Amino acid sequence: MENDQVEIIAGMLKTMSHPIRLKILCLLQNREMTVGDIREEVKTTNANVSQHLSILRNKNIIGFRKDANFIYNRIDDKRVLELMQTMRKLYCQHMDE
Amino acid sequence: MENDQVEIIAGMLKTMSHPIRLKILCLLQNREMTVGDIREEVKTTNANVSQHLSILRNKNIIGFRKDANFIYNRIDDKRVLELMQTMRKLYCQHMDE
DNA sequence: TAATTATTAAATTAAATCGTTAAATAGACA
DNA sequence: TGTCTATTTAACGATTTAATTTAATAATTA
Repeated sequence: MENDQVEIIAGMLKTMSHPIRLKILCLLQNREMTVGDIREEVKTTNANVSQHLSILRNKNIIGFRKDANFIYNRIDDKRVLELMQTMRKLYCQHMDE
Repeated sequence: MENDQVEIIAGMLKTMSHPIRLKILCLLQNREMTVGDIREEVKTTNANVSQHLSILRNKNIIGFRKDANFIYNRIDDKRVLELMQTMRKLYCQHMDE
């Protein structure tokens, strides 16, 4: 792993390492969700969710589509999806099935 | 992934997400190294390396053995090792082999 | 014992991050 | 048009994090 790659990966880990952002990524694993949907699960304000979503967007981890007033968010980065699967396998084995 | 697990995993990611700490984990993947050995690779001060090592120790990610003046550090957490392998596969494919 | 080397700990300062609040934008629909 | 609803943005203070410097500890060797 070269120095440039260390920097890139560290940045990605930092983005994922906030509990609210990690939870958002968990929620988006299987479905699209709006800001309001996420706010209900995460128990915080719309503004806070929106800020975290924009951080995830700036890193190209998630994308969105717009429909009327609503913005439906989804995970775009397949590597992040695979990483989350690995983490679930390593840290949540006993919860699966 | 439950809320408690989200917190635990986010904490682990946060610990790994500093470039110096991630680089240290890379270096320790295959061998033991002293603070001085690491300092030469990472290009910073001994004190800085020592601080980052103690953060990694407090999370039980790395362990050490003492021999004379030297402290040999190694990775203890197998899950972290597997996570690093996955990250290398996803983000450094073209560099392998 | 004194001098040297490796490591850790503590204190300081600077920078980054977070959540809250309030204001701003954008689209739906009456 | 005006008024909802959903979302975003900006500004603020509080907390956290990081690197540097300096002092302290521990083992080695002369």
